[in-house]
Amino acid sequence: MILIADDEERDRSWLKSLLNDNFADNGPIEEAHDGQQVVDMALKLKPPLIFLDIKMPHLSGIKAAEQILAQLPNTAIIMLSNFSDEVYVRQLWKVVPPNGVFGYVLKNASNEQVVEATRAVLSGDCWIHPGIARVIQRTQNRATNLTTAEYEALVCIALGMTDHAIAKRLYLTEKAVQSRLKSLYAKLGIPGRGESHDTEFNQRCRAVFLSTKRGLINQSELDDWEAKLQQAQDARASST
Amino acid sequence: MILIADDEERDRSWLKSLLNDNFADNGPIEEAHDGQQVVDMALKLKPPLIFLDIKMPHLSGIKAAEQILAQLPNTAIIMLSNFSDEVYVRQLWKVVPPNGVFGYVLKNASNEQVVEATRAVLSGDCWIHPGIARVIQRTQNRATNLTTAEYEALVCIALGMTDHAIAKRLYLTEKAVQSRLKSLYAKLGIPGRGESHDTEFNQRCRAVFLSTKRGLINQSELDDWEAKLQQAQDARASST
DNA sequence: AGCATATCCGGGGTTTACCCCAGCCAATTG
DNA sequence: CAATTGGCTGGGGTAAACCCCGGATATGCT
Repeated sequence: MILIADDEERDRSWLKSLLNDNFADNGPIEEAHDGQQVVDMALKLKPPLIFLDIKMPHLSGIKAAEQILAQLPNTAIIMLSNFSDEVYVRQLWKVVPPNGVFGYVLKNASNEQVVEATRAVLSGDCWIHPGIARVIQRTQNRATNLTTAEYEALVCIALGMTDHAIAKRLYLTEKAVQSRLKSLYAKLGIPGRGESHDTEFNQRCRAVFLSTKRGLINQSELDDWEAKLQQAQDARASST
Repeated sequence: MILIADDEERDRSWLKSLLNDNFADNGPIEEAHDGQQVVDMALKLKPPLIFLDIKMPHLSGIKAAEQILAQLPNTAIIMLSNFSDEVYVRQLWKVVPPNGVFGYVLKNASNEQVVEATRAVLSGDCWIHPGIARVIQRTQNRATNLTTAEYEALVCIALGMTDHAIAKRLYLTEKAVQSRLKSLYAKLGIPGRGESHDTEFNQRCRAVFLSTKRGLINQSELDDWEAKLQQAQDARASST
């Protein structure tokens, strides 16, 4: 049995027919259309292989994978993503058990690539989309990989917070925030004020731009963070 | 005859079979897979209806539409887009002739919606995706609609440029730039420093965040702008 | 003509973001 | 055990980003 989860009807039927054509002997194909549903179905049906779309209502593919793997660590997971966002590769890395089997394919992959990935995962190998390999390389690179401290700061400035607001939120000094930002800028390769006169940048905005471009952050992730921020503020307001 | 243009093979075949099932009497369906090709084919074949994906290599769907409509203003165009980005609606508005016929459908539309849109456009009506109507409302709203001046400034800060760099690039004073930014912030509803103490924002980054959220700008548009910027700098460097 | 709007420009101010430098502490690593 | 690295703290500075104000120009609408 193979379980597939995607909120888009079109992608679901595309994948289903593709799997039916190539993996008919792996039993029936079950469908879920959001993150919560796929978790429920997975725990009940215990399928050996699950396709998960990253962007789904209620529960993202990553979080769904986390919950499923917590109960059934031997489940093979193939993630489907629209973009080569570094955030997701980052998050997936934490969720998948060290020797777990998983695949990561972009939605613009060819049918052949999806079949190839499925075949690989079913026989116990990992398959990662060509475009992503580069990203993973960077994820493991010491010099450019962001620490969680830097990542937190990055998200905050992307949301438009001031140093002062960030400090208050993360329980830090403004100096500490600036320290984080400084190393962030360095890792992103943004020139400072002193060096190079023709490339004048507002490092703050430039950092947001480059990070978005590289897929370190993206809008839907930021929306999540902003929602959390809002909740925290509401809680603080109601307690006073 | 119907001409469809999309760089993704999957979307192309999906649309083709959908049209074949529902509009068989409209003649054969021709396919193009990038912006330049669809312009060439359109000028040669003069199809009454063209489907255009917005995101295509070489030439965006909008620009392709512009070139086609310049020669064949009576062509009906249906745009296909992944997002409800305001930028695109904005640009499409300028390109389509006042009484031209066009449709705008998002790629997550149901098959029924696409059929409906096609039917409408073929009979001379415009069809706009439900989610977009709201965006168009805003595009025409005086109070929140950005002027081109403000939009230019917005793009520049999103790219991470300083006031000084923007001024140099747009041949303005720094004061003029700040003036543009000030009205931009006002239209985006970003509070200034004086008012409201618990909402402390770096207006610059906040503007970028909100604009991206609302679809006023997006990454691929910014990448285009940055490429232009780079060209201008190269030209300046080689002339000195 | 009168009015509104958008845009640009100027002076003169405050606050914030970034800069350099140095030191401390904790955890990791050879 | 050193040695290194990542992170926080501090002092003291410069320049960029934002603030309020008034004034000039052009454009379009009634």
